[in-house]
Amino acid sequence: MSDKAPALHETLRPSMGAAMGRIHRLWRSAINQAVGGLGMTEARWAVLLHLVKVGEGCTQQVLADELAIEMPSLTRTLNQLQEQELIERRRDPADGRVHTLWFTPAGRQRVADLAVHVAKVREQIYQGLSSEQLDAFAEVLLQMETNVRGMLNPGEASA
Amino acid sequence: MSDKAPALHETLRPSMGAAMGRIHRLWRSAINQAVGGLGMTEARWAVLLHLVKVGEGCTQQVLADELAIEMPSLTRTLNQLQEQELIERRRDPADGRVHTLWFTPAGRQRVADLAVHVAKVREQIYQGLSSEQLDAFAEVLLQMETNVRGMLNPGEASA
DNA sequence: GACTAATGCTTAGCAAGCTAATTAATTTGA
DNA sequence: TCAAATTAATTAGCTTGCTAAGCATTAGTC
Repeated sequence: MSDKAPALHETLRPSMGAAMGRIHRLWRSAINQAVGGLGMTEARWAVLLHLVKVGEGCTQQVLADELAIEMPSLTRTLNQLQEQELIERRRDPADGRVHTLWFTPAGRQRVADLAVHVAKVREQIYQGLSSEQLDAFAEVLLQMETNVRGMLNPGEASA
Repeated sequence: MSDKAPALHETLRPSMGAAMGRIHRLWRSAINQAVGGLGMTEARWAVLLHLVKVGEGCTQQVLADELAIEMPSLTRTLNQLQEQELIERRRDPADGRVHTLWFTPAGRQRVADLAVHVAKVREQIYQGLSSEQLDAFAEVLLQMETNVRGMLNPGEASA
């Protein structure tokens, strides 16, 4: 080994994609464990939290894009959330094709409860990591996402 | 906001877990596209490549742990790979419960083919990122994985 | 005004993760 | 030595990602 880092990136680099998948799976398990009592699964709380982010009244297409999942995946999860009376779909009077998405009062409350649990898990996952490290990490994530999206859609310059 | 970076990690930090999931999904799509002609899916090539990593003759339990998936998920994928005659299971004569895992000659060839495609995708995903960035990124990944595994198995100090 | 796209969403069915329960082999211990 | 506990692997069934195909509404073109 050299005197500096023993080529960590050489060791791990081949499998960073797999590592992200692994961490994502483990992270999901951790959150599912934390929010288990609330009738929630990752798909559901992810939708609720992202709906906060993009804002009520958005279309399903916009939300799906934000989540980077396909419409059919979202449709099913929305059905479940609607069944639980946490969200509702309203037809857009201006365009009969689109559904806009809204929280019910219960849904808004649920989001508040979730946020606490999710934040706790987040704190634990970030333990031992500095702001600079997380910042650099986020930057690499962004670059990777851009790269891989470019790979999949060679046509679109900057989607 | 401030004159330096507009708090990238503050913007992205809340959703890094989700970002990793997204990148993992996109990365998987890219590789699936690249190896599409080989009768492969992510689950299958991931198993093959990790079997190289841990070494032939290992048990299913060891491989599942390395992949961070559960045994039933692995069982199914191994069945498919065995059907394709890329791997074989051998009973351990010393312990009738365990199966050890081995490549067939065709399997070994397939791994070589795959490695080329996977490496190409990897190069593209790493575009525009320096060695230092990737190194730091890998370090954070390792720390996160340790943190989240610790969260799930509070008993085991250093699994 | 009507015919043809294009768009937003849904339905249907596959892939691969998970947990819970089962089977078979080994280990433990009375 | 034989019954109970443990372990490796499997089976069954759920969740949620995906693609392909379908339906309804809007937009474009003649």
